[in-house]
Amino acid sequence: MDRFVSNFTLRLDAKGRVSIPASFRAVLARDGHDGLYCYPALDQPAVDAGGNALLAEIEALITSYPPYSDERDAFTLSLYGTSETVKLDGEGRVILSEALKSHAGITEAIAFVGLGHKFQIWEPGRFRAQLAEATGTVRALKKQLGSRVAAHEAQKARE
Amino acid sequence: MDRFVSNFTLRLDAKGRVSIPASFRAVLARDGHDGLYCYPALDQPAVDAGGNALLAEIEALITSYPPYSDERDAFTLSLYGTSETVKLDGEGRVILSEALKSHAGITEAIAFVGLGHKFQIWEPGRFRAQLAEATGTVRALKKQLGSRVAAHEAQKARE
DNA sequence: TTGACGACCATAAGGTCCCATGATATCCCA
DNA sequence: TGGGATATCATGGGACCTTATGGTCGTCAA
Repeated sequence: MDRFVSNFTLRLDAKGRVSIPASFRAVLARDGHDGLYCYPALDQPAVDAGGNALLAEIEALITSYPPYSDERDAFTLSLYGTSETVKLDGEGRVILSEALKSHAGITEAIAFVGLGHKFQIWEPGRFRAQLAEATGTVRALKKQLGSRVAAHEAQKARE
Repeated sequence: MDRFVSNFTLRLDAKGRVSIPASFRAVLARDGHDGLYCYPALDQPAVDAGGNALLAEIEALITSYPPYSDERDAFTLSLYGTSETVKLDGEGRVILSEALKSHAGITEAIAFVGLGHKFQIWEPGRFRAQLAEATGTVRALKKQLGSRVAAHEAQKARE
């Protein structure tokens, strides 16, 4: 498996540690990144996390703007400036910085959510809400899709 | 890790010393530069700092202009002329010159901000403001990017 | 002498490593 | 196919090391 999928909810222990789900660790190991690269998500109360694949994406985004441009500086500051590389301990646990936890509103448990090339870290309650909302959106889109296809079929039948 | 990421806020002690964050020191050590190369940022109230990677960038920028050109002279003067190489003490601390501190408005604490190949030194309050602004810019740019891609996809679908 | 500066030592907090445990999942073999 | 052996996983706790930060002492120069 080379993608982050599924979601897991795990608790923080007394020292503020959380285990990264084993299946996520396997993906990280495969992409050859020890430690976890993470940063606060831009427009969600969550933390984006991943390995080299995510780093490469960020770097591509930044270098798509000309060197020394204001846009590039803004990206560099807000992405590199707020990123962290968190070390895993021998058991595959991490300690998130206060900055990351407070951005996501995390206190005692974490929902890990696989998103393919990266995963997100949510406060479990907020994640459920976000998921419900996303599910609604997807349902609506699927309906649209269905009618569009139906129309297309009808069109073809007419020919 | 081979690049500067994340941000740390550390205090100056009574003698004006600050610890360079350990993870930054590790990057400097890796790029084989003892001492810290720094100069006032051109268009921000901050100090740019780094090792050989930063030096190389500066040199590339300067040599991109023809020798004896006004532009080259200007860059040479304002970059090399204001640069300093600060040395680290046994505990990884530095003492910044008055010139650098006053350019950044630093009095009692410093925000170290990783920007990949270099890092910046800010007065913590100013850094927070700058980060908020940059994050706003990035959000807007990312939205543009999203709609641009969407438009592109729609265009392709129409074909 | 005095004041600035550099080398060295001290310390508390927090991070890291290592080992232990219960629970669950997986495997293997009858 | 069933059921026990084994491996894996999440979680807990203690020992130790690193880090940031403070201070002391000597040295060199003004």
